Amino acid sequence: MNKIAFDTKNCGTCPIQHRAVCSHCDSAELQMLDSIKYYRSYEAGQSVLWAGDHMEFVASVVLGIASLSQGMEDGRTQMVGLLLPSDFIGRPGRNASPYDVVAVTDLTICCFRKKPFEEMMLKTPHIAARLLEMTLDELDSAREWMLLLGRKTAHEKIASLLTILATRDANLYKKIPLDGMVFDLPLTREAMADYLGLTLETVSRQMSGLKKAGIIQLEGKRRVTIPDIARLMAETGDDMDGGMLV
Amino acid sequence: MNKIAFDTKNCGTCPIQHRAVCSHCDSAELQMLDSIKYYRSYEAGQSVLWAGDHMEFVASVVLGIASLSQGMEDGRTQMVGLLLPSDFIGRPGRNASPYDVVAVTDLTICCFRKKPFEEMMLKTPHIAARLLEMTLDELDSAREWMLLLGRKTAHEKIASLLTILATRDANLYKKIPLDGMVFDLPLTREAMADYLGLTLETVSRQMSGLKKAGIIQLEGKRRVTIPDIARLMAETGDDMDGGMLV
DNA sequence: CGCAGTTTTGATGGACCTCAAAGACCGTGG
DNA sequence: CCACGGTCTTTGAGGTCCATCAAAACTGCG
Repeated sequence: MNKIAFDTKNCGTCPIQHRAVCSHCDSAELQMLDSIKYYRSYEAGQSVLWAGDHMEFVASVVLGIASLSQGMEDGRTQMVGLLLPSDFIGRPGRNASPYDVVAVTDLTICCFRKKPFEEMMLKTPHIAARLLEMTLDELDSAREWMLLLGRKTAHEKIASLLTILATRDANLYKKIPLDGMVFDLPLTREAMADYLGLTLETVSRQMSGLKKAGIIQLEGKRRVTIPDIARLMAETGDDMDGGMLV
Repeated sequence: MNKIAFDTKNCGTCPIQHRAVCSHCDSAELQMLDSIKYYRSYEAGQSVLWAGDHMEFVASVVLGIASLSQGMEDGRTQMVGLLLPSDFIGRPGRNASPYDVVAVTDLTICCFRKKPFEEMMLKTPHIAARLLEMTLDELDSAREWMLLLGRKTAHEKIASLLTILATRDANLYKKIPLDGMVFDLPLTREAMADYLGLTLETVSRQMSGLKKAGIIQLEGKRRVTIPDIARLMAETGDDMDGGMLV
């Protein structure tokens, strides 16, 4: 299902070992975590958790992407987070997920049984400290996204999303963000719309617009080429230099 | 400036002692905090911090309300948080504020010198643990707001904001949210617009609409009466029962 | 009273949503 | 190999909600 292999018996081979919630742990702590952890995999599109579900675990995303969504009764939904490798799922001290969690791509997560994890948190400040760091980063991302949702035009929203996805993809493969970047969209038009607070038709139209303007090239539905990243970034409405957390 | 008085020499008289970042601290820890803290006050409208400013402190809101805002170069701004008494300003390990912080009402904050506060955090898990709790709560609030910004109509946005403000006000004065609630809007129409991702004209029109529909009554610009809170909540688009964090 | 800041109200246009249908892509099975 | 259906995407036409521009009304204050 997932391409990248790693030895689930050995955290030293784990691809997210340096950024996950366990990244500050010493080997004794890792050993304790090891005794309460297990892996789960999901195929693209599968649901990991429904809003209101009881959670018996918290988890780290190891491979793939998951989405966090909130819905209204009438069917409107808003994605409130994209969880990438090393991101954390769940909240210590809470039993039910307030959000729907869905595997956007094929997904592997590293689960920790909740009760013992919470007990460990009290004893090992390393975990709590790292979780605080990660939560503060997520809060910054959420606020960045509030600006996008509240004030950006559809055009700027699409450009912003593409910029983020392209940059992330480049980082993932340790490439320097260069001209002629190529990557595969992990999101359907509908998922993009849910994330951006738009309809899928508007997303499609804006994508076509960017294509016609020569700012992006599309190959099939998913493959995107960005001949000039600066040109795309100029469409985001953002300051050229600063910002762009996430 | 602020009505409620408390003895700044004695944390036992502090109105936010049970909810602030210091709420889990024992008396020895409070004493340490006491040695690195000082108070500041601002009048309504004054700026506390500009985005990019160097911060020599972190702080707790004691009295009044502050706003966190993000701006784009062309002048568009989006409020990304409303800080109420007990809420925390600043981030350990970061030197510059990424947001504008403005006193919405007259405001008093309890500042801790950043360097020693960060050192204390490493030693006293009580502080870090409470800050983690508070940050997770803020993250939930931010995500709730993302749903509002991305998917709610202007009408629903206004109803949601009024519901939240009314409920908070009732809590603050330990009243049970009842029919015939009366409170003063702490926000100008422009601030409401910035928070809701609307223009001030749209805010004004929607307020007039709710008034004409008899769902709210307005006295002067700021005083709001809500004869039937359930009727207002029915306009928010939310599930009647759950949700409504914050 | 007169002035500045805030709020309300009006008129207009445009960005985006809604409804609708056709087209592209992909796996399955004949 | 191609036909077929299902899913995802594109494109079109029309309508609506909200932003924009503009001006008047209200509030508080010297």
